[in-house]
Amino acid sequence: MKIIGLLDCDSFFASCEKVFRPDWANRPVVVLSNNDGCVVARSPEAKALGIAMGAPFFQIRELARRAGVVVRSGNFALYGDLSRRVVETLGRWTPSVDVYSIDEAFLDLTGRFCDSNGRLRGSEEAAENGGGLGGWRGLGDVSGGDVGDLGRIGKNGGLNWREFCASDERLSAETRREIERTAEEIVETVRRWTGIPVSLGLGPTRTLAKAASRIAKRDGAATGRKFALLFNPEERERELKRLPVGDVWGVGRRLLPAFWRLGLRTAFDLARVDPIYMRKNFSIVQEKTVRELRGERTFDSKTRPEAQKSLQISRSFGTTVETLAEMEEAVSSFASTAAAKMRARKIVASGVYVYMSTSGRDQNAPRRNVGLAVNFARPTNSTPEFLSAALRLTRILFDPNLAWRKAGVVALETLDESVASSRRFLFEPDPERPAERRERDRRLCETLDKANVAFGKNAVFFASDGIKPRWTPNARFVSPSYTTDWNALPVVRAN
DNA sequence: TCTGGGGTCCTAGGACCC
DNA sequence: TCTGGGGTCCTAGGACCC
Repeated sequence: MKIIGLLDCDSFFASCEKVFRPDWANRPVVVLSNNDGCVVARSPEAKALGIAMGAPFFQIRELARRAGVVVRSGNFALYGDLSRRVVETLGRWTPSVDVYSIDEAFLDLTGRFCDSNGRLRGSEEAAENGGGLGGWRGLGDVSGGDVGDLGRIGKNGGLNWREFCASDERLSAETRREIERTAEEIVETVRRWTGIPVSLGLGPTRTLAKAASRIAKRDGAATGRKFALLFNPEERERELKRLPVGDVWGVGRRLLPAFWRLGLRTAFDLARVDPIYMRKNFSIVQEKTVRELRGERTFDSKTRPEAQKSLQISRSFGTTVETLAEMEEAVSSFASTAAAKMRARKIVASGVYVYMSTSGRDQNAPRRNVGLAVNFARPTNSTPEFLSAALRLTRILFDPNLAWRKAGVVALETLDESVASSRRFLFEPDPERPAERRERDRRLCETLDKANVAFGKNAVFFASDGIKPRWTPNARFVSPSYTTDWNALPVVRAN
């Protein structure tokens, strides 16, 4: 059995905003998406006011004002840096940290609890302790009674406990206590070192670790215990019965109604469904979810992370864009950003896709959503080449009779620079970009990147990006970039 | 006139995640 | 007046091949 942890930062963006403002410690704080559009993070105090995730800002503005809510525009440079600090801290407990998103990471802690043979210390096989059914007495209910005939979904009919519980292995009481001590230490250390409050869920699979972290968040506020374990069968049954099926990782808003129609209300109900039935009636993804809930690992950490396949930069405009010149500036700056990001990640793109759209919510104005792609003669991450292709597409797509609200640039079929250069011979020579021109472009980009590191973001840029664009997204409540901008360093004054 | 079985590749659309 | 942005994976169906 593996010991998998999922560490999840509490109300991450809102917590980041509080780190450098201790005076906001107990105040409601919300963070807005780009363009100050809607709420993407809420501190616990803001949640208590009933402010919903994703709520449009203009709808809650009045409530926020009355209740004294601190409103912030998204400051993603700050959040990215604090996220990095959290992940770095986690390295103290295991080298196996798999960053899942800006505010979540999976940890494989198995090694800390193994003996020299690589087996969990003090673990017991159920078969060796008298059948091991003692802790699983509740299973008498499974094939009927309180949960109806769920166990018969799928041709295999009712489940026996062995099928439900993929592993007979149990943690010894001693190992369990050790895991709890470690969990507490991780949560406490991350909070002290980074200022970010976190919750930690632990279980034998990623899906169970995720479920455990939901439970830790749900109960943490009341109990003060910021971690939860889902290992032994009896605690899995008890806790999964208390977890709504919609809270399971992989069950979204479209799947939920279908699951309800099947009578699946809780994570426990889902765990009891025949996996083959799930594959036939849904897909392999849902089959895996069921297996994971049973303790069988199907979502594995990748030893070598897959290469990223695409990269996109898009923004909603702070105002409508109605002239080609402005649209060119917007697309140009997105393309510049995308190319610079690719260079930073050492990837190249095989093509570029440009799209633009109107509001889509205005009943009276025409709705339009257009996009177009083009392939490069050979994969590239050079800004001049990216720019000229993106601008060509923009001129084809743009319609001056519409009020555009959003645009984006996507780098298509990205691959590692090293992979691309090893496949060089596969590509035709590009008559428009002979070798000497490509070399000149490469040196230009290198210089550009160096200057922008040394003198700050956008210290040097292409004129086509525009100098003072009208369309820049709204960001009216932005906090200082305390940790990524020398000019924004917090100052401590002694009296 | 009859019309199998197996495979690949591509795309659009749908679902999920945070 | 005002409603993010950035990703991944899977499936079905069509075109095409032998």
